[in-house]
Amino acid sequence: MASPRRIGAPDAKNRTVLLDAAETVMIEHGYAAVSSRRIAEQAGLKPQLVHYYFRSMDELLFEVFRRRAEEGLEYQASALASPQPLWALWEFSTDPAGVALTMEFIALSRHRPTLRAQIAEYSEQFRRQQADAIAAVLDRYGIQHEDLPPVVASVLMTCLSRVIIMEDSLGVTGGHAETVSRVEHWFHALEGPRPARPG
Amino acid sequence: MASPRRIGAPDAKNRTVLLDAAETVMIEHGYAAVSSRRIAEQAGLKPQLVHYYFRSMDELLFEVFRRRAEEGLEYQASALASPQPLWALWEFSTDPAGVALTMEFIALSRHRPTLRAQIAEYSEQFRRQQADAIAAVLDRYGIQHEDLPPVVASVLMTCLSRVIIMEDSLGVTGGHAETVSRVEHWFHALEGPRPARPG
DNA sequence: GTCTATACTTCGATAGAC
DNA sequence: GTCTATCGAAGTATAGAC
Repeated sequence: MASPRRIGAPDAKNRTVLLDAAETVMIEHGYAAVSSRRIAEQAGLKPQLVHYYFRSMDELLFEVFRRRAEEGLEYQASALASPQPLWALWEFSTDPAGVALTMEFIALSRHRPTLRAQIAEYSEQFRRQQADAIAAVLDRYGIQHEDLPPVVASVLMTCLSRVIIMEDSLGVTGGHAETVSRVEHWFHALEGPRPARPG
Repeated sequence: MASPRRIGAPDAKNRTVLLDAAETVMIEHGYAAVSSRRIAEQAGLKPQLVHYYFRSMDELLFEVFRRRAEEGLEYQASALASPQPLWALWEFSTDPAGVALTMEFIALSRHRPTLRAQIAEYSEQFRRQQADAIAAVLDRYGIQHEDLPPVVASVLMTCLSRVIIMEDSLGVTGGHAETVSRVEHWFHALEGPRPARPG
């Protein structure tokens, strides 16, 4: 057999604690900082426990990704049902922690073949779902698909939010205000003022 | 003194060989793979030489960045002088190796305070130069800045090229063709057909 | 079922040999 | 001026104790 080693139960409490810790470390210090020792320190547990609950670091990283991915697809689906779907999608796309995590996984998967295929598949699914959602929204507002193909709108939103948020976190802001203001002006024209945040 | 250790001459041949090797490793395997041992292997030299020519790994990484940055500013300046400046800028922005390196440095600098300030400063300078170049080009084509502020055009080009190229390298392509075709159609309307590549 | 003691590998960095 | 022998810290992973 490939691995005679015993692995902890998937629903054990400490397993979840370790996944949460890994996510935190990844967001705050990047994928390269996600080591068994660092995760354990963040979680307040022993480093060896990481290897008890996960066969390898790749498996752990993939579990972190899978949790977030499922959550993302669900959230996006619910956005369409909201009264201001474009604002909801934009809010979701520009969440700094979410963008940071996404960028880390993209960077990571460029060099980890095992993760790449799975991350790529999810990304395609996410884009397809988003383009479908946007198509329905544009129909509602009477915008012709020839004027703005939904999938182009989806790509645009993704590109803008990811790069602008990443640059912001770096301290680079040139042109951001002007660009974001144009995007949000368009949302405003279609859906009215930005909804108040629930916090 | 902070470091009594002796450091090799800045113009030594092996120093350049090591910088080239670091760049290659970074593009092909990501910043996390840039270790003294990995660089030395790529360069065909001993690992300890990395520490002879560079005070620390941070210093080496910054040197890799600086070389590329200076080259980038020069190239971009020359693009404005070319007969088809928008195509030239787009060609430059969509170079896969260049995008990969840029994204690695952005990811890296999120967690390396020493590098961050310098990379941020360069990024702002690059954007400013690009916006100025685009402003001159739009003037030439009679496009009002109120219709398309140059800095917005710059941000748009940067966001689209970075994310689309990154996704391509991952194997994610949904919506890319439609989006790129719109951008390039616009270039075509202003500057005629894409110039043949010089290779 | 849960966790620890421990092996082995790779890392950055330095002191000192040529 | 250039390079090597070597150290201590940190990395993944496993076998076996509780």
